[in-house]
Amino acid sequence: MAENILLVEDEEKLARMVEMELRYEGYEVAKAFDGRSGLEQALSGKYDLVLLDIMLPQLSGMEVLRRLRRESDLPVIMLTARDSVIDKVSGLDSGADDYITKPFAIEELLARIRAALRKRSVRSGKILTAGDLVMDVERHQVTVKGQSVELTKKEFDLLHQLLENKGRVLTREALLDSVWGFDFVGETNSVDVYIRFLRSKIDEAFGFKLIHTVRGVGYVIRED
Amino acid sequence: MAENILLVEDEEKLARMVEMELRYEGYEVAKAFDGRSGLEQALSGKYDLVLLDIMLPQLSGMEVLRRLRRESDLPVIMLTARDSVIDKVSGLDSGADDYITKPFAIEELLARIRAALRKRSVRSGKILTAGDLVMDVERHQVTVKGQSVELTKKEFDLLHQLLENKGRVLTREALLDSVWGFDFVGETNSVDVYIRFLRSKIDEAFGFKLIHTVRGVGYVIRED
DNA sequence: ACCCATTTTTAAGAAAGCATAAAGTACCCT
DNA sequence: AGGGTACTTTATGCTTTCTTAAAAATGGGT
Repeated sequence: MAENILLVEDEEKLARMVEMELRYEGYEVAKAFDGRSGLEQALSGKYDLVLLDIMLPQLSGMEVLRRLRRESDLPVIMLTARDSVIDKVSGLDSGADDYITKPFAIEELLARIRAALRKRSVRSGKILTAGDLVMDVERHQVTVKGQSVELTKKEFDLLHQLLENKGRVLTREALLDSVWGFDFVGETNSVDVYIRFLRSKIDEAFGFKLIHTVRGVGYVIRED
Repeated sequence: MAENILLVEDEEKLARMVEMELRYEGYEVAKAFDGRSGLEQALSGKYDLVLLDIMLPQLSGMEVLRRLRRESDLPVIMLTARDSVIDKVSGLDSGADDYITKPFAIEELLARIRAALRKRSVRSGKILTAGDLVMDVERHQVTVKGQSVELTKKEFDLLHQLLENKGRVLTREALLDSVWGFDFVGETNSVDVYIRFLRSKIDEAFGFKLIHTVRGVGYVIRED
């Protein structure tokens, strides 16, 4: 589930360069070369973040931002020319999440993208539940019947994944992908072992059964 | 409670003119005619905003800004000569809130002053607490059980960030972004070290535990 | 009921993450 | 210039977490 980035930039050479770097980092990238189509695509709901040049044909970046902000709070990072300082100020005022002046080091751009995406993911601080179990994602806290349960990072991530897919059976492979990362090599029974850890801290400790094994398929959380 | 504005400007004629206009608008105004005394007054804590000329005897405006920013987040609007674009850029980069080029219309200056003061009043005027700890953001002061705790700027900013997100776990990267800035390069454990400083000044000195480590994730302030 | 594939459990070594002290650097003040 | 303060980096030991592997248990098909 790579993040989708929309790049709105009319200088094709720069756009191609940035696109390449972003893809290399594992992002999905779409491009628009003018303000009008950029706005249109940004509103499509397909993207997680927009990189928006200020100087654009058809509709200026500022204008795109202003219109976008009427309907969406999609994260936007403005790309501004070196000496157009005024843009910086008014851009942030009209709702950009960040700005970066051209020419920029790609590393800095990447850092800002990460920060903007992180900010968004915090925004949607959600609570997941299953029976008596409550997970507060941003607080990184899990309670059962009001009582706090201490989980390590892997345990937490695994439980998180299962809760996000409550009722759906997840294969070991799918869990490895999402919790351990796709670049995991070789045979391992880590998932099984961590399921065991979770069961002993949750199911056994509180005397019910949330985590079910589906033989030959995988694991699932069911609240019954 | 009129806002106090410090005007640092060596052209006396201009200074007198601006002072008159500001007073007419209901602001309290103090003046300084060189960088050194300007910096000194700015640091006194009496002012809500500084108008800072770039060209100053003794200590340039840029230098004043730089030193001021080491200890304070007081809003600063730079006054720059017509075409000194370089100054504009590096001024904002080094932490000015806005700039205006001379000669300027007084109405524009007033608008920017209002904007800067508004921005500040949104960001602060706030008291943050966690257990027995109280942070007065504006006064840049922290007390525990009524007893004042001396913190350096970085320590303060880090604690501030943690308090603003009390209960939410913040990653090292997020803290680096918000406290140290994006342009931080390379590997560093500065966050860890500053957490240690805070712990020794707060948790250890007063015998409780506010700052918690969430292994594999980051740090969080929890008051329980 | 028995067997085999699958899953669970256990345990121990490896690795990662963290805390801390101390050295190093930059910068200002006098 | 020298001392002081704030900040950053480096190094080290320790603790927790993760991984692996192998033994024990379980379940379902025949």
